[in-house]
Amino acid sequence: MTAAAQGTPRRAGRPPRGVLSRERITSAAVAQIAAEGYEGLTMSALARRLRVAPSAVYNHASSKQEVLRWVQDHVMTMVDFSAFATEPWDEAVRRWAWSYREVFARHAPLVPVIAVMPVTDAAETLRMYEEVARGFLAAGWPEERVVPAIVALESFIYGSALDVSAPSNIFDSGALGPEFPVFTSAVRSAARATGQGGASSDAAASAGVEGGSSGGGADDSAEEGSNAADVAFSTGLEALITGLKRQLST
Amino acid sequence: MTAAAQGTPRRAGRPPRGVLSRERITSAAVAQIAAEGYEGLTMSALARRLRVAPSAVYNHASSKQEVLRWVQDHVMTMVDFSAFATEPWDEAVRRWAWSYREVFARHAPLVPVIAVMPVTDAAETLRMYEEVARGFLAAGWPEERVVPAIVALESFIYGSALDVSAPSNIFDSGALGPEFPVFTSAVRSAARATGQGGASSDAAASAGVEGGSSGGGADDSAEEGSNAADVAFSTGLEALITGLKRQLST
DNA sequence: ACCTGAACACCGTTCAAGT
DNA sequence: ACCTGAACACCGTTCAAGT
Repeated sequence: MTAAAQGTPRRAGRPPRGVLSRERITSAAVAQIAAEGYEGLTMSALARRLRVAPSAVYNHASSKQEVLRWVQDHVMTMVDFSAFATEPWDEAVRRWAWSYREVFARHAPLVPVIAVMPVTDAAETLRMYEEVARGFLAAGWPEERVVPAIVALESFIYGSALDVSAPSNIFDSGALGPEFPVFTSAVRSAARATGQGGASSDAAASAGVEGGSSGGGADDSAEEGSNAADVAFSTGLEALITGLKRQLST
Repeated sequence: MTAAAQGTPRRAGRPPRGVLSRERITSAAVAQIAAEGYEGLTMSALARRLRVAPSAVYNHASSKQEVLRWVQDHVMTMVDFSAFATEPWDEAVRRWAWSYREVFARHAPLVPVIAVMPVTDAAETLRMYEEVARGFLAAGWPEERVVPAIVALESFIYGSALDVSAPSNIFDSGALGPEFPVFTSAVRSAARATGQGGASSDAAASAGVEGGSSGGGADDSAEEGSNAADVAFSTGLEALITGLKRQLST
């Protein structure tokens, strides 16, 4: 109902010029997700946005799963891997990983899709891998260890992207708390350190974390302090960078 | 249709003894998943297995999502965390992580469920966290850093569990290969090192990995050699263990 | 080749009626 | 309180008919 009021609906039969394509379907899907989220991405809603009958989409995509694969490859273009061309290996990995997690935290439903998606025909995804692999080799990585290291980092990133959407009270043990005193106390202690729900709410700066999203290349909007997911991500990412670097030298 | 042929179907109205409960629903769901996988777990199939109308389940669970949360907590009992009571920290983490990944690789559809699931009322999950947290503290971890470290490890484990179900040709760049020569060559090199699709298929032992699933406490059935997912998991896990240990001493 | 429109075979969930 | 049976409001997908 925006511009270009739809006029008369199209009759059946082959249109003079094809109205659908992988590109148009993908961008309509991305727009639909931006507007109504992943639960709003139905084949009907997608077709409506394309001003087409739902069945028309199936002339181009074999299934909704395929549409999701196209979306996934498109979303990959939003991951910033430019640091591999300019920064030393550890800083490049750091910026890439923060950006990668940021993007897929906003597209968490794609994470299970990625895991099963072959990279064939995913040009944007391959473009990223090519540059990342180049960065690893330039840093002195033996060729046969590059892919396992990238996959390990990605696994951590995907798991962390899911973790971002966790509710902040995820570790609230509720009535069972007294049965598990050690863990309950550790949760409280961590929350205090990140400035969540402690006695004073201004203790954020004292968290024992080295950087938070400081290195991130993402244009993140104002977040007052580091949250639990950021602290965990930083902890794991710095450990991975340290540990991988040490594997290199042995 | 096994034992206890169903006899006459139950009439409407409150039965003399309640036929459903969280426990019975959970174990029926687990049985249904074992029999027909997660795509076979529908509310209808679950009700059929319980010899009950689908709507009856809603007297006990508020949604299918809640049933999945119950399943998730039950599945947690299959994760072996016993090493924290007997082994040094790094070996305990290693065994726990391999077991954890093994279990959730077979329950990959639960991974996105976990991420959003509050631990409240998840007694088995809390039981595990209690013991793991105890192990970290005993190894000298400052209390406020225990939870972030556990979450970081779990994120890696969940991402890796998803990776296990990836098809082995996931990195086959197909027709686009020549456009991305560095990555394509790295993929081939890694495959050769793990004995997949290389010139000779018996080079598995030469992979530069320290242990594979050797430390795993899981009763894994015979797998001839290490596969790509195992190599990546080992790479990341050993890096995390090394890196976390180093964070401790600084 | 590629669209429309109608239909199919499911889903999860709700709710009145029954005991 | 807790079951049955019927209905509801969706899904993704298929397919004949049209040009």
